[in-house]
Amino acid sequence: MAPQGGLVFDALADPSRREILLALADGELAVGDIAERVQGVGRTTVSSHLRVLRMAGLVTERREGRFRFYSIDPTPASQLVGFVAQVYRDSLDELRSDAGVAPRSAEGRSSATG
Amino acid sequence: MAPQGGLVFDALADPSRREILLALADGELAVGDIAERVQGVGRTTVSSHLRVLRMAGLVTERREGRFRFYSIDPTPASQLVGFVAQVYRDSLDELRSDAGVAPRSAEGRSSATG
DNA sequence: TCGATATGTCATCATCCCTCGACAGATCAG
DNA sequence: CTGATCTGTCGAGGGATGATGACATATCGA
Repeated sequence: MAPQGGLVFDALADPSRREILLALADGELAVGDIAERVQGVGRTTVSSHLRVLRMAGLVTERREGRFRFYSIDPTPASQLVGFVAQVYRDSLDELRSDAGVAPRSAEGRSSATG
Repeated sequence: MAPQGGLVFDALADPSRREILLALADGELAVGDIAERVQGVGRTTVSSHLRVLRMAGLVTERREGRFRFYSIDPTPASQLVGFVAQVYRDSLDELRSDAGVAPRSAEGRSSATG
């Protein structure tokens, strides 16, 4: 089993990590700022979560002095969208009305998890 | 509103459950047929996974005699798409080219984690 | 140089969960 | 009714994982 495949889904399984991703959606943040926004966990826990997100390719790191700024990496998004498209390809009409997206052409792309 | 936020992401974290969802994308299946397609786990494990998927609202159940046919429920898909849209709203161009979808309008509000 | 700041890593502990066998309930065939 | 089939649930066991404090590394300021 390809170890790379499930890393993204494993990373998204934790609510703190999803909270980190939503915080980074507003732009890059230093680790300290992230730890302040994520409630209920300490700084080292946030650091561990950032490691998981980095392993999954969901975030990228930029070093500047003592700080490390994290930001969203759009690369694995296609894996998520691809999986949703594969599972829900027969229900795209309802997806459109709920999420505000429309199919570009009649045929659908595949290749998501392997 | 969605009663539980993280159930969908937790359900997607397990590779066997993702395999089940992909099998159901072809149409409804009985539990026995699902257990035959999912490699590496026994029947009771598949039954447990189906319970998790049912709790998360990802699948629906239809009873017919001794059989129970499971099929994809498109309802929680909007939660997945909504989360992806929130996290990657600044990278939608790359998403379009990778997944074959296009935004319908400029704005799109949704709640992902609750 | 020395201290403060910012962050990662490690060991530990508690908890969660995946997996399985055994059993139970329901339904069909004879 | 009797047996076979289909599926869910329960309890146990083993491995994975999240949270934390102590420590290490690197950088900035005086």
